[in-house]
Amino acid sequence: MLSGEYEHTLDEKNRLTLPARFRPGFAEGLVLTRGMDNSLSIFSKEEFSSVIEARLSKLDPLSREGRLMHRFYFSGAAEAVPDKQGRVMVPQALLQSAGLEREVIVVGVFDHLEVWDRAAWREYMKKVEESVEDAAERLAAQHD
Amino acid sequence: MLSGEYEHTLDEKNRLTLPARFRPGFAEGLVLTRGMDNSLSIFSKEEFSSVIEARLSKLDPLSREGRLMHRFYFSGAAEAVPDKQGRVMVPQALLQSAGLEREVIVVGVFDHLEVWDRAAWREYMKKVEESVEDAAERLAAQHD
DNA sequence: TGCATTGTGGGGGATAGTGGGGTAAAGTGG
DNA sequence: CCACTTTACCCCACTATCCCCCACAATGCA
Repeated sequence: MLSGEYEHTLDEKNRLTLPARFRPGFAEGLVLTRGMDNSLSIFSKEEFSSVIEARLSKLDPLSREGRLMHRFYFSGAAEAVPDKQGRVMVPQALLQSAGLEREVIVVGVFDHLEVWDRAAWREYMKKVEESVEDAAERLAAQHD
Repeated sequence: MLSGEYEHTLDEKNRLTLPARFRPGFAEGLVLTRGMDNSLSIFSKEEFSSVIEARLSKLDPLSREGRLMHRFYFSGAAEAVPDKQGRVMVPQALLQSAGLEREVIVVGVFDHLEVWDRAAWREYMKKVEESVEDAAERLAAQHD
C-alpha cells in the first residue's frame, strides 16, 4: 500500500528522486502518466497494466469517449527505469500538463504515486478537508 | 479493546511514545492517519486494512469524490514500526493537521488510538460533559 | 528500601535527498 | 561518413535527517 506525503524537488535536469521507501516497488520499471486534477501519476509497470489497461479495455475504442481516454493515457505515458540513485527523468510534456516546476510533493495513493506542485497540493487539500466529512457521512449512510 | 487517557509528550524529534500497555498490539506495524476533529488516529495495520481500505475500495477512483477520498486518507496515512522503546516518529504534515505540539494526550477509542493536543482535548471533553448533562436533564424531566 | 518498568532525552552512525561533473550515446548538419 | 551539439545516464560528494542505541529520571510494586 502506498501512502504518505513527501516533499521533494526537481533538479535542473528535470529528475525526480523517488522516496526511498517506494524504490523497491518501482526498481523493475515504472510508468509516468498524466494524472487527474493537474497532477502526475506514477505506476509500477504491473500496476499500470492491471489498473489502467484493464480499465481502458472495457471502453469501446470506436466511441468518441473511448478514443479520448485511450489518447489521454497512452500519449501521456512514459516508461522509465530509475537510475541507481532512484531518480527518474520527467518528460517536458508531463511537467507542463501537471504544472510542475521545482517544488513538488510526492503522494502515495494506495496503488500509485502522484506528483503535485507543492502549492497546488496544499490548496487542494484545504478544499478537500472541508468536504471530506460530508463525503464520509454519505459513505456511512450507504452502509445503513 | 482500547480505552483510557494517557498524558504523553512529543520529544524534540517528533517522536511519540506509545503507552506501554498498547505496545503489543502495535509492535507488528501501525498506521498513523489524519483523524476527524483535529486529532491524529493510530490503527494497527490489520485494523487499517479492514476499516479504511475496505471502505474506500467501494468508491470508483475515476469519480471526483473517489479520487478525493483516496487522496485524503492515503496521503495522510503513514506506515510505521515502533522502535525498541515503543516510539514512532510523527510526520510533520500530520502534526500540523492535528495541531500537535509538545503536550499531547493519547486516548483509546475501541479499535484505534487518538492523539490530541492536551488543551484541545480538555476543552472538547468539557463540551461533551455539558451536553451529556443536558441530555441527562432532558431524560430526567421525562419522568416527572 | 531496592528492583523493575515506563517515559523522556540525546549522541552518533547510517541513510536519504540534492547538486554537479564527466562521459557515452543519440541526433543534426555539413 | 565525419565533426559538433545535445541529451541522458553514471558516479562522486555534501548536507540534513532519521533511527538505533545508551542513559537517566520518575513511578510503581514487592
